[in-house]
Amino acid sequence: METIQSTTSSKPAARTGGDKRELILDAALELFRVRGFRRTSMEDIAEAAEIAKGTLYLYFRSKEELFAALSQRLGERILEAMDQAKIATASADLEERLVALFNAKLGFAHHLLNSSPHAIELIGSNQRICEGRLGTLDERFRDDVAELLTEASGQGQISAKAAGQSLVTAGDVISTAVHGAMSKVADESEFYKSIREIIHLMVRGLRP
Amino acid sequence: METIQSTTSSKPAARTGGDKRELILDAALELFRVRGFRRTSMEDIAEAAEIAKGTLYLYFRSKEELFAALSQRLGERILEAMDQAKIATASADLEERLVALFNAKLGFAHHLLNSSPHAIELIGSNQRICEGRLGTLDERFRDDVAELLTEASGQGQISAKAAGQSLVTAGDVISTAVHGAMSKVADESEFYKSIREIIHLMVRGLRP
Amino acid sequence: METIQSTTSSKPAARTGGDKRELILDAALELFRVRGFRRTSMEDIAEAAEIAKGTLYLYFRSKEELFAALSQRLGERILEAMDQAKIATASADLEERLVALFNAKLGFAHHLLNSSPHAIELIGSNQRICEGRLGTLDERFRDDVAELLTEASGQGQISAKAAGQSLVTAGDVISTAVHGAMSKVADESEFYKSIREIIHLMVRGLRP
Amino acid sequence: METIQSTTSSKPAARTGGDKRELILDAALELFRVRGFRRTSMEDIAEAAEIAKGTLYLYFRSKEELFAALSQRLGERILEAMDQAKIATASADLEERLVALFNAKLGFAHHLLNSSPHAIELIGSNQRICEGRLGTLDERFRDDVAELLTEASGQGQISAKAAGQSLVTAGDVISTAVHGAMSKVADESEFYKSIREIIHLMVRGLRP
DNA sequence: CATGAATGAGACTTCATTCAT
DNA sequence: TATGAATGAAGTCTCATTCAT
Repeated sequence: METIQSTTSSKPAARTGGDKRELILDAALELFRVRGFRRTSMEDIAEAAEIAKGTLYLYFRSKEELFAALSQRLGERILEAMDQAKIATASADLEERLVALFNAKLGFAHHLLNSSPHAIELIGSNQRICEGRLGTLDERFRDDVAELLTEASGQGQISAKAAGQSLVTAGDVISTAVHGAMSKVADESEFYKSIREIIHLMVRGLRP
Repeated sequence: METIQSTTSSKPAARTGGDKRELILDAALELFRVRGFRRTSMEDIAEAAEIAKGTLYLYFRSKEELFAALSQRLGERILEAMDQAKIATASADLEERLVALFNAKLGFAHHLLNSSPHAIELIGSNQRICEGRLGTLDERFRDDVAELLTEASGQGQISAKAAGQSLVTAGDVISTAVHGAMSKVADESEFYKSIREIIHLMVRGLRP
Repeated sequence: METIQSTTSSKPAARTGGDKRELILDAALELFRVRGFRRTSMEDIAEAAEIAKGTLYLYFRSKEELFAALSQRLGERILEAMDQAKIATASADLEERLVALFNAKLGFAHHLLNSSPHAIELIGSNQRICEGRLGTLDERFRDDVAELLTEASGQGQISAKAAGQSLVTAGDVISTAVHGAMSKVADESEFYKSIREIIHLMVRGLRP
Repeated sequence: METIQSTTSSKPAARTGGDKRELILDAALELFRVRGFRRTSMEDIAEAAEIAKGTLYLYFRSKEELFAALSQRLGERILEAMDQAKIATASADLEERLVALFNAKLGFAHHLLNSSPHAIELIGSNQRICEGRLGTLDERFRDDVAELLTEASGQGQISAKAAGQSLVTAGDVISTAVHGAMSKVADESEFYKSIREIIHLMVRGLRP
C-alpha cells in the first residue's frame, strides 16, 4: 500500500519509512554545512525536516548516530562515484584517469563540505566516527591508484624508480598531495583545477 | 619578540601579567589537544592554569577570543621558524630549502595539533577565527616559496613553463600539495618524510 | 468475578479480550517487579505482552489505570487466599489460624513484590491508587482477625483486658506488628518464620 | 568574614556555603514529601530554594546525589536522637526504654515521611541509595535493643527462653513488629501509641 | 480491534559568562 | 587584580499518549 501510494503520488511528503530517514539526513547535512555540527541542535534538525523532535529518535538513537549515518551515506556515494569514474575513463591516459578518480573521491566531499566554513569539523567527526567504513574506502582507493600506476609503468609512461620510489609509495605520495587541495582550495572549480595541476606535476615528476 | 619585551620590562608586575597570559594559553592549548575544543570548558582551563574561572575573563573576553589569541601566538611562532629556516638553508639547493620552509610552516602546527585526535577541530576553528592573522602568514609564505622558485628558475634548475605553469602557480601547487600531508599523515617522522617526497616529485616535475 | 463472567460468556471474542487483558497485566507485573514502575515504559509492557503500544490503550486508558487494575487483581487474589485459609484452618488453634490468615494476606504481596528491589515503589503506588479497593480488603481482614480473637477470648485462651486492651485494639496491634515483616524481611521463608514469631509472642502477651 | 557575618546577621539568606546546602535539602525534602520524588524536578527544587537551576549542581552533582545527601542527613539525625533517648531513659524500665529507643529511630522518619503519601517512595529510594550509611544505623540499633533485653533478662524481668527464642531473636522480632507501625499508621500520635502497644504486648509475651 | 509512527512537554545536565566581594 | 558562587539559556534525550490507517 505504502509503496504503491508513494509510487502513484508525486509528493515526497507522502513517502514513508526510508524516505523520511533520507529527509532527515538531508536536513541535517544542510544545517551542518551552514551552522556546523556543534551549533546545530536536534531541535533545529527536526524543524528543518518538518518533524517533531522526538521523531528524530525513531530514526537515529542519538545525534552521534545520526552523524554516523550521514558519513556512511557519504562513503557509499563516493564509492559509487569512483566506480563510475573508472568505467568512464577506461580508455583515457594516466593523467586523465587519475584526475577522474581523485575527482570522484574528493569532489563529492568537497562539494558538500568545503562549501562551508564548517567543513573540517564535519570531516573530522567523520574520521572519528566512521573509521571502519571509510577505512575500507581509503584502502580501496589506494588499490585503484596503485593499479593505474602499475599499468602506466608497464607501458613505460612512468618510472617510479627514476624518482627513487616504489609504485605504491608514489601512489601514496600523489594521494597525499592531492588531499591538500581539499582543505586549501575552497572554490569548486579552482579545486578541480588544483587537483589536475598537482597530478600533472607529479606524473611529470614520475617520467622516466 | 614577546619574550624579549617581557625581558626588557623591569616591572615585575607587568611580567607577571604577561606570564599569566602565556600560562593560560599553554594550559588551554594542552587541554584542547587532549580533549578537543568543545569538551574543554573554561573551568578546565582555569583549573589547569591554577587560577580562578573569573580571572580568565580578565585576560580574554571570551572563550572564542582566547582561541584567537592561541592562534595568533601559533602564527607568530611559525613566522619565526620560517625566518630561521630561510637563514639556516640559505646555501642549500632548491629542494632542501623548500623542505626546510615547509617544515617550518607545517611542522609546528603538526606537532602541536596532529598529535591529537582533535587536531582538525582546532585547525578548523583557527581558520574561522584567524582569517586576518594567518592570512598574512600565508601570503608571506607564498612570497617566500615564489622567491625560491624564481631563483632556481633563474639558475635553470627548473622550468615552470615546461610544466605549463607560471612560477607563482607552481608555487601554489606545491604548497597545496604539501598541505595534504598535514591532514593525511599522523606520525611525525612520516609527516616530514611525506613532505620531502612530495617536494621531491614536484620539483622533479618542474625540471626543464 | 471477572473470570466467572468470561467463563459464562460463550463468545470466544469476549474471552480473547479478557485473556489479553490478563496477558498485559501479567507482563506489566513482571516488568514492574524487575525494573520498577518508573523505568518500565508502556513500550516495554507492550513488547512483553507482544502487542502494539497503541493496543494497550484499548484496554487501559493510562499507565496509572493499568496500575490500578493490577492492584485490584492483587486484592481479589488476596481475598480468595484469605477465604481458603479460614476454611483450611477452621479447626486449628488460635495461633495457627492467625498465622494462616496473615500468610494469606501478606504472602501473596510479599511473593510478588518483596522478591524485587522495587517492591516498595510498587506498594507505594498501590496505596495511592487503590485506596478504595484495598481499603475494603483491610476492613474485611480486620473483622476476620477480631473474630478469631473474640472466639479465643470466649474460650479463655486469651484475655485482652489483662494486657490492657480491647479485643479489637489487640487485633489491630497484632496486625500492625505483622505488617512489619513485610517491609523488613526480604527472604520468603524468613518472612513466614517472622510472621509466626511475631504472632507467637503477641498471643503469648495476650494470655490471661 | 562569612562566618562572622552570618553570626551577626539574623537573616538566613545572608548565610553561605553549608547553609545553602541545607536550604536546598530542606526545600527538596519538603517537595519530595508533597509531590514525591519522581514528580519533583530539579527545577522545582531550585525554585523552592530560590536559586537558579544550575546552582543546584554546585552543591549536588545529580538528583540522585541530592537524594543520597538527604538520606545521610536523616541517618545522622536519627543516630543523634537514639543517643539522646538512651541517656534520657537510662533509669526507666525496659518497656519505657524500648519505647524511647524506637520512637527515636522511627519517629524522625515517620514525622518527615509518613506525613505524606509519598513516604514509601522516599524510604524505598533511601534503602537503595544509602545501604552503607543506614546499614550501620540498623546494626547499631539492633545492638542497642539486644543490650536492653539482655539487661532485663539478667534481672529476671523477661525470659526469652520461655517464649522459645534467643534474646537476639526476640529483639529482632520486636524490631520487625514495631516497624509495622511505620507503614501502617499514618497519624503521628497514633503512631507513637501503636509503637507503645506493640512493645507492651511483646514484652508481656516475653515474661517468664 | 490492532497498529506503530508521530508528537511534544518535560526531565536532567552543562557551561560560558557575570558580578559582588 | 583576583575570586568563585551564581546564573539561565540551551542541549540531548525519554516517554505517555494520540490518531490515521
